[in-house]
Amino acid sequence: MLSERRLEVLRAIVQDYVGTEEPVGSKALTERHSLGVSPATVRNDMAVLEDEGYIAQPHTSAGRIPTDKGYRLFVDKMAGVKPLSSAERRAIQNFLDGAVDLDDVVARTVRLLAQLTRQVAVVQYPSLTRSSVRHVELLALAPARIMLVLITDTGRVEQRLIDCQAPVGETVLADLRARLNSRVVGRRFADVPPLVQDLPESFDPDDRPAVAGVLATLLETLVEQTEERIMLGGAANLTRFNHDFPLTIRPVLEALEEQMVLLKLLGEATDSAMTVRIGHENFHEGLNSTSVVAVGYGSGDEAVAKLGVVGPTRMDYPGTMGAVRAVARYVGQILAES
Amino acid sequence: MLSERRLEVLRAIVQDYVGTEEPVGSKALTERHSLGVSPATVRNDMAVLEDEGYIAQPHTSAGRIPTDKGYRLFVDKMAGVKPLSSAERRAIQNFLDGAVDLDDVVARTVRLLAQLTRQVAVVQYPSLTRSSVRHVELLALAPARIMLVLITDTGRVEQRLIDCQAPVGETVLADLRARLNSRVVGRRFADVPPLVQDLPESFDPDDRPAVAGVLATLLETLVEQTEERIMLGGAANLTRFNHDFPLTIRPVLEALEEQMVLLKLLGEATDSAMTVRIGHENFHEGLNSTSVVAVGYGSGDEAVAKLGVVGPTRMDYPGTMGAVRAVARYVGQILAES
DNA sequence: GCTGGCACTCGAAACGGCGGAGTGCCAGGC
DNA sequence: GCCTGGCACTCCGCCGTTTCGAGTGCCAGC
Repeated sequence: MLSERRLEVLRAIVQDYVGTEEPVGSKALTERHSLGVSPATVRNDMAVLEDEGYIAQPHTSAGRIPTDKGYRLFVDKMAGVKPLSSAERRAIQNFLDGAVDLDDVVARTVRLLAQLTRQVAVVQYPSLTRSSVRHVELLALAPARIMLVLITDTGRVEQRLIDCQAPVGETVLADLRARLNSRVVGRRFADVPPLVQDLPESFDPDDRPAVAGVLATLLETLVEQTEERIMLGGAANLTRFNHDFPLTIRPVLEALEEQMVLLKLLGEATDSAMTVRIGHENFHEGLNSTSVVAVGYGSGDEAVAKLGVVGPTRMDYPGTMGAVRAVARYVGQILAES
Repeated sequence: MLSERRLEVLRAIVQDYVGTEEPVGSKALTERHSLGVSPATVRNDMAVLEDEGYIAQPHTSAGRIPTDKGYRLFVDKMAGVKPLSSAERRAIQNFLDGAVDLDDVVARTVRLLAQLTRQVAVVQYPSLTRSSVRHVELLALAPARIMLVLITDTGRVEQRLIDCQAPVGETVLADLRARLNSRVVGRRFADVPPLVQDLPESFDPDDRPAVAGVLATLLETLVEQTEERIMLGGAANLTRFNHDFPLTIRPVLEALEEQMVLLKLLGEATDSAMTVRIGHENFHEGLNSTSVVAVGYGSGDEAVAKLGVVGPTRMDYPGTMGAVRAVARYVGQILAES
């Protein structure tokens, strides 16, 4: 177990390194923080911290920088979540309040997060799986062509075209629409399949293929959309990264372009606690020198999706965590209202 | 007017520079191209080309690189559009055929373009303004709450919530839905306003406020959506840029994050001819060392939106133009089918 | 267990010399 | 009149050397 002062030294190192982006030495440390001890003592502490793997030196006789393990300790034990100023909070609310639809909410959220944290922001669209059905609409575009529109309680709209072999009467369609809605409106998405299974049987045999087709498309939409969409913004902030540019930034940009990677980044954990993944804790190579701060958000008490930011491991964790948490809360509110 | 051979020299310089990314000298030129003259002659030609502003030297006694004006001449007079190989074309078709909805079409198109050209791809969503109405749907979510869903012939769906002061009967809603659709289905978006202006008058006075509200929202949706959406991909390809990295890439990334800039980039020209904007021809600072190749695409003979790529001025123009044109054509086909 | 002192290490920046690719110009040839 | 080979010159990029300074580890003393 590390002594109180050694933790303090680690904290100072993290803070200074985050600020200056340069390895920090013992002398500089004592000058900028009032630790009450001399550089020599700090050197001894540093030697211990290095032995334990919390800090490292880029090369012999240079200052120290925190390791992933060092950041982890800092985040777990020492870093609070820095609340935003009331001005910032007002700005968030104003900005999000102007949104006209779900797309707009997500787009604004991404820009907001990126601006606030000066990092790359990632926002997942509210998931269909965990949300519930607000309405199902069926439109006859042509005699044998139906459009299915699915509206969720998070304001998301999905549409699908269905080609039927035979024409479908308007009354049949209206009937199906009514029955379908009476069964599924208000239901969680995952609960829908068993509720509609027997629907075709109650229709005239001639119409059953069409009904079955509609149901199949509906269920398919479910499944397809568990593969969720994500919006990303603030890529220009990547240029704030290290100076050894191309090598650092390239793989990050590449990783960020892959939906799958992004989804995994936000984490599969369902709980709404904030997760911080630091450096190598990210499975994905190329994101080894980045950290991800993510949290769930939702209209009610349960998270329907996640959002977060991706930045260098050398980031201002308390500030970033504060911003992420605040934005998530406000987005949740907005969704609940609409 | 430049002699035939001098044009040939310019072409050779452009091609070599695009390939090697290094200033090209007279000796190297004669070795790699059979111009039939000696380096000394080429030097003379180069001096002339430089006087005319088509090429420049980064510093005295280095090779030459093309200027924006040089690229312009190259594109206008010498560069054909290089058709894709049949294998590439088959790949495009296969890839795009798998799309399930409009979002998916756009997303796939962006990835395809980025991969094909190894540059940043930009695809504009089919515009509401220039497309026509396929269906308008009105749903009563609550007694005094209506959802308006607008479906266009390009498969785009927009939805809006409308709060009415008083409850609206289901029959009234059905009536409005029917009349609205009979008037506007199949109409170009720009033609809609006059067609619905007198609708409220034919309803019971009690219902007129609600009807007016619906119409207002519909027309508003029109206007709002002339501010169009855009999708972007392949940002990682920016790392292929120059070696003097951060300075070059930073402003580009920033510019690409602004919807407005992107929209202007694609060009306001309505015609479907391909536009190539080179270096300083782009109004936007920060895009001064990039070129934009854009073209319209659409389901019919008229363009409903644009797509294109952004890359370094030093790009393979014939190849890029070929890829952009081919992708635009296939996307148009896909849209026409759905 | 903390401190001041000291010798040592090593990277970053500054310096200088060298080589080579490229140029401009000129005199001669087709 | 245009092309060509030759020549002197320029200047960037590379490389080895030197210097400088921040930082370290260790030790003896309080």
